[in-house]
Amino acid sequence: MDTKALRPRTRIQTEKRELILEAALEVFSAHGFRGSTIDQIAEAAGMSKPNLLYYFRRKEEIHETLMQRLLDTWLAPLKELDDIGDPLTELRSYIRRKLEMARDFPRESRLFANEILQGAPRIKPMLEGELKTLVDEKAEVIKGWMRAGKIVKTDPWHLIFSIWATTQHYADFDVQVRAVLGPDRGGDGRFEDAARFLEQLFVDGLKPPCTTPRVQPS
Amino acid sequence: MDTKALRPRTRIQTEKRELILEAALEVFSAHGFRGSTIDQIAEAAGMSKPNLLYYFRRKEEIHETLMQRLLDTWLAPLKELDDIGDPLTELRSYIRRKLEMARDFPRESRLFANEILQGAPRIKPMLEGELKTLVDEKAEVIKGWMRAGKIVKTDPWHLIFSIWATTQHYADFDVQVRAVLGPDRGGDGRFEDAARFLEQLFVDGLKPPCTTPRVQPS
DNA sequence: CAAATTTTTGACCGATTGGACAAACGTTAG
DNA sequence: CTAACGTTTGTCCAATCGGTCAAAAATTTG
Repeated sequence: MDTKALRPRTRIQTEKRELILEAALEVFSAHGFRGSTIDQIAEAAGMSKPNLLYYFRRKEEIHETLMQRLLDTWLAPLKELDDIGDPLTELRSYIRRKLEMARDFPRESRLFANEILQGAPRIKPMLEGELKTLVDEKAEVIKGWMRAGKIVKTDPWHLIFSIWATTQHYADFDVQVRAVLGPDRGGDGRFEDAARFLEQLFVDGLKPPCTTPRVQPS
Repeated sequence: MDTKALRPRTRIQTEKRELILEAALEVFSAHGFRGSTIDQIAEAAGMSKPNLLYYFRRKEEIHETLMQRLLDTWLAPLKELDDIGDPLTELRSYIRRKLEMARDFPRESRLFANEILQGAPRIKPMLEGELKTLVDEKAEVIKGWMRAGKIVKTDPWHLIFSIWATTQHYADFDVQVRAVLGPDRGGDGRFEDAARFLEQLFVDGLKPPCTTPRVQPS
């Protein structure tokens, strides 16, 4: 009748589960699901494999739990994108929030990227449901801005994709970015450079400022 | 004295190696290196595991070969970025070439993404050497355009990153793109939409055309 | 054709994997 | 203190992994 599932969580259970999830995030994000072993996660969490399996019965259960939590955090910035306030300011701060997440939660970004790269076998329904709904909704907001002439007319879906791509790139392709830019000389100058660039890209584009070409030569 | 390595390739060897590499690309790009098994690759190539291991002695040898070939193809578009011709046209066609590659060689893109995501354990030297040199060189070209006032002044490295990120996104995050945009209604309208958007993004930015804000109110 | 060589296969191996289990150990409430 | 419950561990298992090997089969060469 009353199964284990119905019983409330113990203090130790809550703590240890959290410990395991933290360790699993570290391992999964670095090696992918199949590339990670329970032993690795257990060691990172400072416990034995059977002990870990006492808290999560299957490897997939850890991954699932991690994934569910991730999606909320991950979509939060987009949810905040609001109709009130200046559109360009709103987009600018959305880009900045996403970039901050790439800086502060690179493991989460990579965990997500790993899942998508392999065809999202475990979260495809969520993408087609929850995610699509949210994006469609926000695309409508952006369309409104375009109709009002507040920003240039373009495809809002691809705009969102390009914001995702450019910001998450700094987390997912971190190794490549570091390799190309060379050793970074302290501080988060790297981050500020990226922020400045992306702001300019999305707001100004590459075309030279209107001044020069506007002045007709004689 | 004369080892196997010195002997020239047989006809069958050439053919079968090609067959294996094609199968391995399929499997590796879908499941990553550790997520793929020799058995899977062998089956995809239509041969037995020991037979496959007759042509490639180790799993890593297949991956290495694949990776070496990939890098040439992958960097070709950037190498073509040339100092001659109009800068904006040059950048536009670079973006288009990269987008075409994401469409025509998505497996290659994912294979590369997988490798980078996991910290590029097998190609880090190549990133810090060959790739960095090439990017630095092209960044200098772009800087020249900026100094000449042909395009707006910005960080050329981050510009290149953002082109990589946005274009490869359509291959690497294909599942997500499809999920959000819904079932695509035939043709490569999807591709053309992305191409149009990226061109607009990189060339025009989001700011509304200069007309309106230029007119100082009162 | 026959010998030499290349290709293919089935059987096998040790290592690693995810996971089961019962026994030992801790903790806590009555 | 003790009984009940929660936690931890060592041992074990079957499946799968990358890879070997010798022998059979196919092919090439003279």
